[in-house]
Amino acid sequence: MIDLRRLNDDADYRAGAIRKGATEEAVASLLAAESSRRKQMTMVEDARAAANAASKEIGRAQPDEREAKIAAASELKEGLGALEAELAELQASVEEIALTVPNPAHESVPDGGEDAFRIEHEVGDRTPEPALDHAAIGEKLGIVDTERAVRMSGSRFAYVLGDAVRLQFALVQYAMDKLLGHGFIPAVVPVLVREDMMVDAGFFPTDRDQVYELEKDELFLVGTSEVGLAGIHRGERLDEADLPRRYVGYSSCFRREAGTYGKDTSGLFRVHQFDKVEMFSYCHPDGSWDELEVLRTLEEEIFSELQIPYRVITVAAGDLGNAAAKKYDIEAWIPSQQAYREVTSCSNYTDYSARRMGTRVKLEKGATALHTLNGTAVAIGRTLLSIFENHQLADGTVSVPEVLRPFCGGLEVVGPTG
RNA sequence: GGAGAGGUGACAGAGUUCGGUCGAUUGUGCCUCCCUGCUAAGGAGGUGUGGGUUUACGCCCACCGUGGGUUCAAAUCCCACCCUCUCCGCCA
Repeated sequence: MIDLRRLNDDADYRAGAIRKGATEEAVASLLAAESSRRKQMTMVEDARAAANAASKEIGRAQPDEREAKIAAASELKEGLGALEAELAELQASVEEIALTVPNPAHESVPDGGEDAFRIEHEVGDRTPEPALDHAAIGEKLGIVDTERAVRMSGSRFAYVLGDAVRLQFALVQYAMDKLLGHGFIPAVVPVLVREDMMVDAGFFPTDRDQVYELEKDELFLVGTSEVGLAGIHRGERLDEADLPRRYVGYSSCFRREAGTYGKDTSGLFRVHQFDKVEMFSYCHPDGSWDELEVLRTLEEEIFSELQIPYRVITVAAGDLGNAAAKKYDIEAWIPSQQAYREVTSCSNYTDYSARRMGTRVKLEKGATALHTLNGTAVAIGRTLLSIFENHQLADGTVSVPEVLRPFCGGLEVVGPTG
């Protein structure tokens, strides 16, 4: 949730929200609502103070004075009730609008929409167009079976089989090892969470239609372990000395992919269920922009070491999610498409999610919302297919990147399944 | 899933019978000071969070698992939910 006080006081902050698509009117009406909420709150509190004082007197009063005093207190109480009802309304409307106002974009984020990203740099030589695309390789080697998965669960599901599974676990182990070396705490997180967590982590109400809901149990399947990692310190105050506190989460991720009919229909690129190794950092407010670079660098290292050509882009303001103030995407080169496609991303949420979660850092005087950042270490599906495409051999098998071999028993080539 | 017990400040642990001076006794821890070769022990004081308002001192509001309710007044009474523990059943 945005910082209402700052939204009122800081013109740059306001401008950043507008750049992300909040309208001037929405911001103005939010600020107006907040201002009347404050006024109403003062009135309610004064009225309550008077009522409290009257009640306390009853306790101290002689029995014969009580009745009169109770009558007086009752009267005060009535007036209070009306004021409180008004306050509740104002509060609800402030919250409703506030949740829809996005975290303002950082000044380094370019203006514009989906196509207005800024290319930071490209790494590696673009692999020429291969004989087979990743879906065809998967099918030919029997390591990705979407046909049978459709029978099981419908479109956009896949069985991962044989050497591809060995590669999957190698990727997980490789990424874990690397991140543990940087002080990340490994975590396997709940994938079913309550509605509150989705709101507080910054996904609801905006992305609600992308999320699977288990109505009977009032639980939601997370689209990323980020939710579980963001909620782990809910309501807590962390010591300054413990920051940054970094987690690496591993979980399955579930996405409805509503509104993507016809896009990326084959193979593993866009599926309803995939596994992901995710980085998450709790960070001192003064250090979050440096921390974002740390996450980006780690992501780049991973793709460099896997020897997959990629580029880094800064996502434009209008294409940022609600919570991100800045986001880098790493896009791997997909030779069958002769295009770069998103494989990981990392974002600085600044205090947007932490304020809602009530995760704060203790300072010398008081406490303040800390900053949270998240970044993909390895999205298994998309990384697997990037390997298939870029490391394809002439006979249709796939060479295993050197760095992964120690993690899959020395496997050098992904061959056909049984 | 069935039966029972319970959730109070950093921790331990009162208060809940009979609602009122309880934002909450006490102990430990922590901070400051005194005493003191050092340490320990001992003595004095202080020590929750969030919010509103104020130049400031301060004043006020809220919070005893969460959300409602009863009442002039709720940690205390009522309801729902969440969580923890014990026993039974089931299960990886």
